[in-house]
Amino acid sequence: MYLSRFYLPLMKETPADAQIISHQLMLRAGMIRQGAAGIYSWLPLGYRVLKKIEQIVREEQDRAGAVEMLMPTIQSAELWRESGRYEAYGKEMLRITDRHDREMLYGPTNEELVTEIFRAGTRSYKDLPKMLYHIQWKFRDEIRPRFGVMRGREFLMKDTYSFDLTEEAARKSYYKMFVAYLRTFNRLGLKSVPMKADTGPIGGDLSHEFIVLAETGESQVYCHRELIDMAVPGSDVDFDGDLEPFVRERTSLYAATDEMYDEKEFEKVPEDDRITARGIEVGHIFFFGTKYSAPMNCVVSGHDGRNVPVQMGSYGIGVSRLMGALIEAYHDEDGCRWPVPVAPFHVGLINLKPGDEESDRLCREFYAKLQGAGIEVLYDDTPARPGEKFARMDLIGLPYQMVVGPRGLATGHVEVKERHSGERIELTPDEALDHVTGKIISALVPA
RNA sequence: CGGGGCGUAGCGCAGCCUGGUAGCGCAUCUGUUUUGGGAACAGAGGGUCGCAAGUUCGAAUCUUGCCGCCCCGACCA
Repeated sequence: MYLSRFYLPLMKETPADAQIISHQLMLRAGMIRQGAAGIYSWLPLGYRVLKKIEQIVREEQDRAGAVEMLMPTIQSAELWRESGRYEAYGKEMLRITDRHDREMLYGPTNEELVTEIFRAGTRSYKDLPKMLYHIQWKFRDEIRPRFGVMRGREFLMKDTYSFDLTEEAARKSYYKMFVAYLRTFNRLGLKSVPMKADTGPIGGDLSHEFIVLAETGESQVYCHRELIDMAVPGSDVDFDGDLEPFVRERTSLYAATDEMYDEKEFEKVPEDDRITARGIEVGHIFFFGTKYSAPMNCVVSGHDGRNVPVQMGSYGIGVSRLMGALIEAYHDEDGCRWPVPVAPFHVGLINLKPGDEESDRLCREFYAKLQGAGIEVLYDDTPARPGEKFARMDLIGLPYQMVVGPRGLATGHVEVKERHSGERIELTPDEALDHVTGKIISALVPA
């Protein structure tokens, strides 16, 4: 992409409304624009990141055996009356009336709808287990939206629903999602810690929040130090095999958010290993048994021919919120520092002097070769001054910058800057190309 | 929903108390000089002062109502 064609409205000054770094940088780097409280447009740069996050989430869901579908944003109130949640949900649910005075709602979640879909198409235990998911916009009319996309009213969420015959089988589905989540956040470049969450009236041990540690997190969290750098299952993990060891490894050490915090239990952790921090909830997995299947009559014939309600669980990832979490985790005073897998472009190619024949020629050559290697390039071909170009590229935070200009070319060199470390090296054009290509390609292969 | 704050040019703000027909910095446009980490000079364009009503000869400024946004709290499968 040529910068001269791209739409990238940057701001030098920080808008007064934005309180936290991720919100400030998303506005300054031209990634989002607020439409109303907690509602944002995704501008081209931000949308590219959102799609990358979404795609990684999708790949890991598919790997775990979940099946993608798409349910609508608008739902009928009728279904929610079946489950009893239409009244229970309260004002957080945005209620809409259509021209025929039918009661509708903008979905805050999809348990009812997916249960209806599943009951309509499933008769026998032989059709189980199944996991269905979709990635769709949700709306929750939060009393007070804040922190930009971290706590918006409209947000993009991946939600998976599992259907099993027995609680024991449901546990296996739960473990699949547990492992998929570890892999997903790891691929995004985030260190996540699963923490015990409130299971509500169902009870049991099957609810976890996945927390990314960050100073600006909304929840106070407590955990054992070893959880933070624990290696995640590799891409060769067998989702049909026994996943319990992975789960046990992660859940045997203490980790809890504020609401589940137990001081006495935490004090059993050796003092040096106790970590008290702030965290951002990026995922939540939950087993809820027959909470919806029973009232909504989502049943299958069991081995004995009798109908039994299916055992269900739901598993959410806040896709749009993750973007905020990523910036909170990866930024410095100059701007964003995107990890390669989610970067809006991989390389920022800076032509310091458009119009200079040799600079133009080499930039065009770099651009073609990088694109040919499957690398996404944002080529700054604008006539702006060098200082502005550098500052701009630092702000939007592409992982690598290649700087081409007459001064370097006089000695046959170009500069390569790694945004994350800030390291700058002088290389010949061929070396620079190999260096950058190699780094990016290897960073794109999922572990 | 309770408490607080704010709404003046694309962004950041001053002016309001003490009414007199709108200003600063950045950004934008033109020209000249510059040119490797957010240039300098000269000039230019851009605002129904959130909306409505009221007071007044006259309202960005005073009064009332409404709308919107932000912060703290409560809330957050």
